[in-house]
Amino acid sequence: MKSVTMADVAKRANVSKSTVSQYLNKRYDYMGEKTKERIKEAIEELGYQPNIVARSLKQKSTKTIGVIVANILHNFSTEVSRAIEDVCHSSDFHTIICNADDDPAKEKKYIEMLRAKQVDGLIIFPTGNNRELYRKMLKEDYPVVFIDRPVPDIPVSSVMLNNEKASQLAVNHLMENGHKRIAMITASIKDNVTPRFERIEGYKKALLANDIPIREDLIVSIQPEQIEEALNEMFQSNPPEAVIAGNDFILKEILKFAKHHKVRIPKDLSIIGIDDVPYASFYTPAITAVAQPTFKMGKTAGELLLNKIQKKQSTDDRPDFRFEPTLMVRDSVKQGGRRK
Amino acid sequence: MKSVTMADVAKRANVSKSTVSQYLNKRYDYMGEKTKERIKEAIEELGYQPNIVARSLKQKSTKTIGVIVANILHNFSTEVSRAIEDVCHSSDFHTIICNADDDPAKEKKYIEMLRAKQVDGLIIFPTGNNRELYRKMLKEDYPVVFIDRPVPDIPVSSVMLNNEKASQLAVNHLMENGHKRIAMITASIKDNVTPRFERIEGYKKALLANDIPIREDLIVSIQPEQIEEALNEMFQSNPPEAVIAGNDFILKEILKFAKHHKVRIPKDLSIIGIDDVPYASFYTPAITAVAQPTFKMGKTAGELLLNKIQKKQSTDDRPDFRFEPTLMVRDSVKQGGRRK
DNA sequence: CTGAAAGCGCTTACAG
DNA sequence: CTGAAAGCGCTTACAG
Repeated sequence: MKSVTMADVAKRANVSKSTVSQYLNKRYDYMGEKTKERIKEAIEELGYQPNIVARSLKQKSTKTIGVIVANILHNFSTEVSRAIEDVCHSSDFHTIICNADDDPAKEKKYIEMLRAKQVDGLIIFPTGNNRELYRKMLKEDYPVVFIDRPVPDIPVSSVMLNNEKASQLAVNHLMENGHKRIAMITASIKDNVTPRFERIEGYKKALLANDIPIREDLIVSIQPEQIEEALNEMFQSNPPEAVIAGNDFILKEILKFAKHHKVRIPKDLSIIGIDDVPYASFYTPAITAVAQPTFKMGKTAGELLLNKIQKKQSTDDRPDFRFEPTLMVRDSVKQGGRRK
Repeated sequence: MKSVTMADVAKRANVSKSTVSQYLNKRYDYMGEKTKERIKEAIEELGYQPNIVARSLKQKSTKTIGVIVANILHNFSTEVSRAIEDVCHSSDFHTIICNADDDPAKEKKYIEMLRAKQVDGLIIFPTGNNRELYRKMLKEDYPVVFIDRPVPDIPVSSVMLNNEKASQLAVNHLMENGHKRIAMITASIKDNVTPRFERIEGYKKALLANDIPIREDLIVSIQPEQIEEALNEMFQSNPPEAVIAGNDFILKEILKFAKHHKVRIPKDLSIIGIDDVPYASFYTPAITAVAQPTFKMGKTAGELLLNKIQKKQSTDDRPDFRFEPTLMVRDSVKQGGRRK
């Protein structure tokens, strides 16, 4: 694997390395036409490709950003990452995506790895348990943007969904169709992941606004593996008319449960998912869902980060960026007027 | 963003840069205990992180590989990528994933970008239209492994599914349940993507082996957007009893079609998908599918590449690596004995 | 208009 | 057991 370097090109074109470098960086200002021509030919003949590693070392910029998603298996993460990539691509930045797998230790490892690789900035779906590290990056003025979740006391704004509104949309739609006994199921809140709290909060507020008392036995926050059991219990003691799935994993578990226990949707149980899933429209029944504007959110996060990188300002004057959810009405909610 | 360099550590610990470097690379052979101790402290006090870019430049290895998937939206790509990442991770290699979006021009761009970034090797889901580039890499002895598809005349083995077998499993299962009029739908074969041909070939062979004549009007190869129309036509003139979906996109379109036209599955139409999809088990009906051993395939590709990188041998003595598919029997095929 | 020289932050024989 | 020096492949003032 012999590699052609700038020196080889320079020799062949009978110029100095400096001139080749100028050429590559399109600083043609004072360059003679024939010189350009010679360099161009030499590059082609030798099949020369510049070594970005060397350039980065000197320029102290890799034109690369890192994205650390909390869990790549969430649909939301994939879509947001795509949007970030698009934005970066059009500014000639590359993107490296890493998956923290909901594990703060992995998150830390990736942050360190990416920084060692000298990426110019980081977009993080924070697991929430690396506050020291975040603070250190801030102190060093390193460009960071959070997404999906806030990190209290760290003055970096986060690009997020209006989570309370998401639950409200779901509750209201269910109530308009006559449901009152509405269960809310989210992933475990032991992990301290804010959107889950906010979604539960929104659910509670929406119920209260409709004069429905809150029943704690209809609120379940639990790991996906335990959902089947929890639902079983709930259905035996106190079956809900409708259920809101706090995210795509939860939705999947509820659908599995319904299938195994022959619970008919929406006849026996209405369902609304928060997060739209790829199969929602062609599932039977098609799944009513509250969608996040994933593309806009990713785009915003990318733009924020690129701004910070270019302006070298790491603190935000603006508070969090909140985006509005949209209700996608489909067929998993039993239709009906407002019942008694 | 002041950065701490090795020189700073050396000064603080009162040793030379060389010694710090030895320390970092764990070449402790002759290092005094107190020296080690001093360096360790200096590193901690300064919060020093080595600059991998500088190291890579000198070592001519970035300990990073690139993966270029044909289309990240295929479930297969995501799962294979995860497996590759796992393998690389345990050998201390990093992975950069890029999405060619089924576009040879993008594929080319990413290959060049990744090579400029000095990745140590590449795993490619080849679009098939960059043969010159592949050949060039081979000539330069650059480590490459193909996956999912072969590239004729390029002596690099590819990690692939036994595609003919996949179709055979599907056809046989359908026939055992009494179906004879079996349609085969794949994505367009204009793109020259070999697995599609092989799957069609396997389908034909399996029919012939069962003494069923091949009817060209039951074989459709077309872009996903046009599937609805093609199915419409097929169902009006000549409705099949069963259909095999050539990949996950096609399956999705068939399911949408069935939903829109109130075609009941499996009562009116049996379906088998090639490629297992995440929602297969909890879809209604659960989707019978032919699964690829994605994890094993990704692992193999990763290991092959790491071997090449370490041994610096780029040509393969072995021909292609073929993996066997598995039939996942679920509920989308109408049950029945072998009918007349 | 172009070149010589220094330097980015590391690693690695080699000398002592 | 440790240090001085060269070098990886670029870029960038600066000189001419």
